[in-house]
Amino acid sequence: MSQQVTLLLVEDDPGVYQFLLPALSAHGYRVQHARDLAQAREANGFAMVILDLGLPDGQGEQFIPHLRGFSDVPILVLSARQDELDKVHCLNLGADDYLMKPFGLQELLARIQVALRRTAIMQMRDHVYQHQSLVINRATGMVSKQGAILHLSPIEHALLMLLASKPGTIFTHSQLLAQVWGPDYIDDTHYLRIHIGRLRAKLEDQPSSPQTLLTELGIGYRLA
Amino acid sequence: MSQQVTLLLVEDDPGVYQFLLPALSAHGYRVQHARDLAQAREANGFAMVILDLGLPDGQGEQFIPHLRGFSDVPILVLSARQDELDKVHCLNLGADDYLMKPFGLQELLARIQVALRRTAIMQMRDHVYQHQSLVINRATGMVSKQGAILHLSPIEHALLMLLASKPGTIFTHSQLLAQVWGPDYIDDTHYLRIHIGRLRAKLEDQPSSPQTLLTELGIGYRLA
DNA sequence: TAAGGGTATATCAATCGCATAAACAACGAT
DNA sequence: ATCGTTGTTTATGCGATTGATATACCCTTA
Repeated sequence: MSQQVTLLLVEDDPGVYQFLLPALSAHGYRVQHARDLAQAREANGFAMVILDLGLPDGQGEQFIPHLRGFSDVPILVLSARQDELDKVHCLNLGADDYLMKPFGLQELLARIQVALRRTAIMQMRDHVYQHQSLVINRATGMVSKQGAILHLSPIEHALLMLLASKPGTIFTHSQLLAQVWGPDYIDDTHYLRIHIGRLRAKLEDQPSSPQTLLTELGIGYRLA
Repeated sequence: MSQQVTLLLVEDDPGVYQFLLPALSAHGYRVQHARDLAQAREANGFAMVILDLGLPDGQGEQFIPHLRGFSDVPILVLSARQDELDKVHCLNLGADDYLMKPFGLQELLARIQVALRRTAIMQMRDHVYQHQSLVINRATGMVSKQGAILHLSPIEHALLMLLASKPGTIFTHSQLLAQVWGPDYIDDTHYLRIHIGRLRAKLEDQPSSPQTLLTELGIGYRLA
């Protein structure tokens, strides 16, 4: 495992965290430890959460919607409760997994891997767009065609990154103008036309009949 | 109803699938059913897999790396085996979840939701309208028929998106005219007729007897 | 069955939106 | 300081879209 991943462990029971903290560290994770919801709410910078439901200052499940309000990081719930309704409740609130005590360390580690793997897959998917010989890497901001790196102007770059953020989705003229130029430019459609034209000159094989950067007449533009 | 999500259920035990097939259908999923690995390998077009480990023609877990060779769809494993090593093995092979028999239907449904939520398919669900071979994706603004993308004019596009925002609901003439053309046009019903006609020419198989874009005589129009 | 309100389709000209070119100013890099 | 790049403005040709007119259609009711 290359770089360290930080987990947030929300757990008040010393019997559990005195066992988990060294075990997780030994398997290459950095761990932030919160003993109650107040501490948990102040934490940040973690890649996923391991949440015990039985906390001193309130029901641990309150933390799930709170976190979901601003974050999509995976949440793995630990609980001694056997009731199916508890599981369903937590999962519906936005948790990603629910593990009943007593659990095996190997299973916990495997389920942590699953959650991290899923988000890694999602991020890979979201960050690279490919169509024909054109490759757009939104993570690095690199655009290449037939292996050769294309140099784009700032506006061309901003336009293309925006379009590549949701390939296939139609962006209206006003959306593009507001995002790239600013809210005051939403009526200057001709700017858009010119810069779309310049983009096409760089990344289309035949700029006169675009295959990748497509016009939606009267509406806007989209990537194939 | 919006677009159905298709699940692949790999299960040979009649006692299980005779219970699961109707239950999953009742909760809005389309289900492909494979009784063994050979059938499972031939399936396609599913959004996630529910995989029973005890199959007649081999260990079910063989299917996990096979599928992972070309697909990232979520895999939820069902098994009667209680051994932690089995769980860890499957999860490390690429499964996303592991549910032990006997399990509750509500928990299974919740865990299916979690998996679909993670792959963002759930988000598409409410934004996609499907009827026969016509698919309207309101998130991307794309309209396709039998897989081929339809090109719509701005007015056609606005009309259809409005109708698709509440499929089944009747939109009155004045509502449609006010939304698409503007408040000053609420009496120009003939505009509506012309553009509804043009829409039908593009998206109905037999425009003379519409199956999707329906007339409510004297009131307005609606999607089937 | 005939009348009438409401609806569908065809055709066509005017208009609108798009792509492109050219010209120019502003800016940064060498 | 000069060159090259980038952002903006203006003008023009072209094709798609639209709205108007005219005609044909269908369902309901008397």
